[in-house]
Parts: sequence; structure tokens; C-alpha cells
Amino acid sequence: MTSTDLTRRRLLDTAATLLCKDNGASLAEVAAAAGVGRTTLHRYFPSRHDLLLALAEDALERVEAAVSAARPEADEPVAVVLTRVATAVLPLADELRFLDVGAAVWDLPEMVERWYDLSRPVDDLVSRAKAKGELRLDLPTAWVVDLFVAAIWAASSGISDGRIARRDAIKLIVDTVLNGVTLSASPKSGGAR
Amino acid sequence: MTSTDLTRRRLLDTAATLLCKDNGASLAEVAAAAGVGRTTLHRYFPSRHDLLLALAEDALERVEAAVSAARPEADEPVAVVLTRVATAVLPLADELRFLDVGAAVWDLPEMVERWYDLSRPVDDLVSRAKAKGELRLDLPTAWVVDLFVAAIWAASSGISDGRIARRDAIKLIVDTVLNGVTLSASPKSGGAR
DNA sequence: CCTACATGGAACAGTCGTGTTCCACTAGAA
DNA sequence: TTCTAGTGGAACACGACTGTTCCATGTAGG
Repeated sequence: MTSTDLTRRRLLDTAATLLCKDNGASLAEVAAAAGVGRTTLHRYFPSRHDLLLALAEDALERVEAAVSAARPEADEPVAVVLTRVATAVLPLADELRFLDVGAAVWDLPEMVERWYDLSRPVDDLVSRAKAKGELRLDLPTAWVVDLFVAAIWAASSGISDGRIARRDAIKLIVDTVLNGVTLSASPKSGGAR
Repeated sequence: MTSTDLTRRRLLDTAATLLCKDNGASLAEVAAAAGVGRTTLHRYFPSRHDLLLALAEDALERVEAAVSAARPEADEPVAVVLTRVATAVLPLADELRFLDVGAAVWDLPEMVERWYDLSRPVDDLVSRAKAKGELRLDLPTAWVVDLFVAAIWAASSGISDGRIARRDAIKLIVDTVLNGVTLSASPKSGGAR
């Protein structure tokens, strides 16, 4: 039955995109945007809450897969690994926004747990890099991770608004988070091409 | 008539706090949270849209005042000025979130204009710092500003979640944005204690 | 005292989103 | 062709929020 699977996918994708822009969009709008009848939407997701749940589930799966595929546990220079992670996550940032806002899902402890687990590999990566002397020791690990994530976010919306070029985004994220924006600070880092 | 002014202020403050947490909160909930009757709320803000408008207006005014008070146009080292700006804006970040999301205000060109104008002083500051040789020339000015704002945002939510201490926030923002998180990169910057 | 004013409770109609049911249509499989 | 699964349109009841009106209360100031 790939037919139903396709419809389901299209519904999820469309809903994610639409609810990002307007988390209060009605199910009728979602259905219309997906090009299906409201009845069909209700057949796949009986209630609005079911849709949001499936949406969160789907988004979490994608990001988990992306992070995992970037092998954050690899024993390589932190710049290399962070570049892989940023590259993997950046395209998903846009679809992930509604998790931050629309979020009628945070009452499920399982979802919250998975959300926290998402950054744990990066947390460990930062900790290891600190132990190896690659990163400053005076910064809380949580802050380094938060800044990294915030930079990905900023790059994503910067791309959407046309303020920065997509092809520069990864370099900007990793380069500026690692080395900062000050001129005199980074005589090394031949990261730039 | 300070009586009505006080009621209006309380309504605005309560609404801002409440709508941040749940942008779909009903007017009845807002009124109840403010400790006034729904009728009174409607007296001050005839429609929901009017409330949102006044809310956005109020928030914009605060941030504009805060940025302006931080004198971003001052001819001082960029670190000093950015510290002032971050200090001024950070406490308002939380109340400003609903502008990002709830935002049924972005159809008014005037609001969009003021929103953009908000970062312009920082834009100019970065440009001047680049011209003075304080900042890297290979980074788009927009990106530097975006990263700075993103860091403020990250710090704000980090404080809310208890991941970082409020008293460290400003240092973390300015220090890491300017100098990055890499260990070997910043032999100068005695900013850390 | 009493007038003016701000308030808030109650009730109302109108609108919108939701969830459901029923029925007709279409394409592909048997 | 016939059966069937997937679909979508229409209509419905229900509930929630909104915006409005009317009226009763309480309080500060003349």
C-alpha cells in the first residue's frame, strides 16, 4: 500500500511547512495545502493532537537520523565533526521550528526525553574536545552546545530571508562559533577557502 | 487618570507574559490572569488584534529604548559597546519571544520597518568595527549581527532553563561571539576570570 | 449626599474549528 | 466486469472564542 504511505508523507510534509509559518492554521487549511480533502486528513490523523504528535515523531526521527549519520562520536578534530553535524542538521532546521513553538507535545515526557537526548551526542563531543585541549575549559559545555545550535538556527533563518548564502552557511557557523568574529584572534584556521 | 493607566499596564504586562507561554490563550484567560473582567479588557482593547498591536507596539518601544540607551553609536571598542547592548537587551528577550511567534502583526509594514530598524544601529556598529580593523572582514555584517542576536536568545533561554547562570550570560555572549570557543585562538582577551 | 467613572457579571448572537457520519466517485485488482 | 480500497464532498452537532449590550456594583471627588 504505497498509495496511503505517499498521502501520509505528503500530509506530514505539508503540515510541517504550513504549521511552521502559522501554528494556528486550521486542519482545513492543512488539508487544502496538501491537496487532499479534509475527510482524508481526518482518516490519517483522527484529531489535531494526533497530527501534531505524528509530526513531532517524524521530525524527531529525521533529526535523530541526521545527527547519528554525522557520527558525532567519531574521534576526529572537533571542527571536522561539527561541520558534519551542522551540514546534516541545517536543512532540517526550518522544518523543526514548529517543535519549538506550536509544541502541544511537551506534555509527553517521552518526547521531552528524546528532545534532550538529541543534543547529548554533541554534548559528549564538546566534552571530549575539551579534554583533548581543543576547546576552552572556562566555558560551560551546555553553553557551547547552545551557541552552536543557535548559530545553526540563525543561519537557517538567514538563508530563508536571503541575508546569507546557503553555500556559506556551514562555514560561517563552524568557523565563527569555533574562532569568533574578532579579526586578530584567528591567525590559524585555514578553514576559509 | 492613573487608575486607567495602571490597569492598561497590568493588562499589557500580563498579556505579554501569558501569550509568550501560550500564544493561543483566549482573551478570557488573559483577563483572568490580569485579575480584571473580560469586559474591562475589551474596553481597553476592543478586539484581539488591537491587543496584539498594542503589545507589539509596547515591546518595540521597550527594545528601542534599551538599544538606544546602550549608545551603540559610541566610538568605543566593539567589545565594550556590545556588552552594553547585550546587557540592555537580554532582560527583554523573554518578553520579546511572542513577537517572533504569535506575530499577527507582521502584515503591518510599519511594524516590519521598525523591527528591521532595531538591528540597524548594531549593523552600523559592526561595520564601523570592521573599518577600524577590530573585526574580521571576511564575514558578512548581517551574519555577525545575526550571530550576536542568536547568542542573546540562546543565553535567555539558557537562563530560563537553568542551564547557565544569569551573572555569566553577558560575558559568555560577548566573549564567545567575539573570540569563539576554541582554546588556542584567544591568547589575548583577559575577559575570562 | 450624589454624581461620575471604572469596573465586572451575565447574557446574547455570530463565527470558526473540530470531529463525525453518510454518500458518491474513481482507479486498480481479481 | 465486478469488487474494493482510497478518496472527497456535504452536512451536521458541538464547543470555544469573540464582540457586544445592558445592568448592577463600588468608590473617589464635588
